[in-house]
Amino acid sequence: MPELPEVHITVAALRDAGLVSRLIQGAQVEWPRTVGGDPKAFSAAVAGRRIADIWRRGKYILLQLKGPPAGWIVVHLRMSGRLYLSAETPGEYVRAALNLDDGRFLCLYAPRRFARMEYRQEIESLHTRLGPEPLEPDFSPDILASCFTGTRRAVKTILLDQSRIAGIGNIYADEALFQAEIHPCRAGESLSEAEIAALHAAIVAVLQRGIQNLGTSLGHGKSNFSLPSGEAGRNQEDIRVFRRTGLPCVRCGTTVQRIVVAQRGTHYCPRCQPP
DNA sequence: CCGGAGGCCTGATGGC
DNA sequence: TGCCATCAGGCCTCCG
Repeated sequence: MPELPEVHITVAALRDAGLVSRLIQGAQVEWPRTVGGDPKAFSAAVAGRRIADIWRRGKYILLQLKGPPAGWIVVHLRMSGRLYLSAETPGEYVRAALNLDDGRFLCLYAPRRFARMEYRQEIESLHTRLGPEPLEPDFSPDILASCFTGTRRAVKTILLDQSRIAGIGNIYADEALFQAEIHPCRAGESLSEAEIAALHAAIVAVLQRGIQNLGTSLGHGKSNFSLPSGEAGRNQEDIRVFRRTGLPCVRCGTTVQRIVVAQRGTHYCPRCQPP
């Protein structure tokens, strides 16, 4: 399940592979919904455009097109998506692909068809819909505290709310709460200053570790995350609590519990993370 | 404001 | 072994 670290390293890998400054010659769309429902409109919008830059915002991958006019290709991997460059004709499960002027294809692989690759004339609305970036230098405990104001929702629910804070998904939410020793159902506004500080440090740490480890490959088979190169990440070896239901807590030995929060499987240690 | 359900999807999994 | 129901979950929309 690609979250901020997986998206981050996907962007870095594509940049290293020379995606920037390539000319898009056309688009192949296998599943219309992937590109917003209208393959012809998508192809027309991107054909002949040059890729000026690539980065990410939250879990979104942003391909800025050289203007004028301003234009962007916004990619979201959702559950099972991967984005990679390939010299070969797009194969099974590739829902959309851009053919580039160097003969390669930028392929959006998505067994479950959830992933999206859409053309936008602006991304301002995306920025306003998303909360702060947890790995930006200005992300402080105070900023995190402001994510929790004015709501009594569970802290895990807030961490998953992209409009409150961008980029965190189910795995890293559980890992951060475990590291900070905070129960996932604690009301966000009930957290003390010290707990906010601990959670802030934990969020930054688990995301940075995820990036250093080249992502978490905890999916199953075809849905498993891997780098654009096809290489698996190794952050799953550093996972402390996620999907360890019934196993001893790595910190205290207490049996890890699984509950459902915000309709997601949620894993925690009942002793290290008391209610 | 909030939470819950349903929808989108299909490979993996577990029960019988 | 094989079949089938269930699960997984990011994000959106609808509903109470």
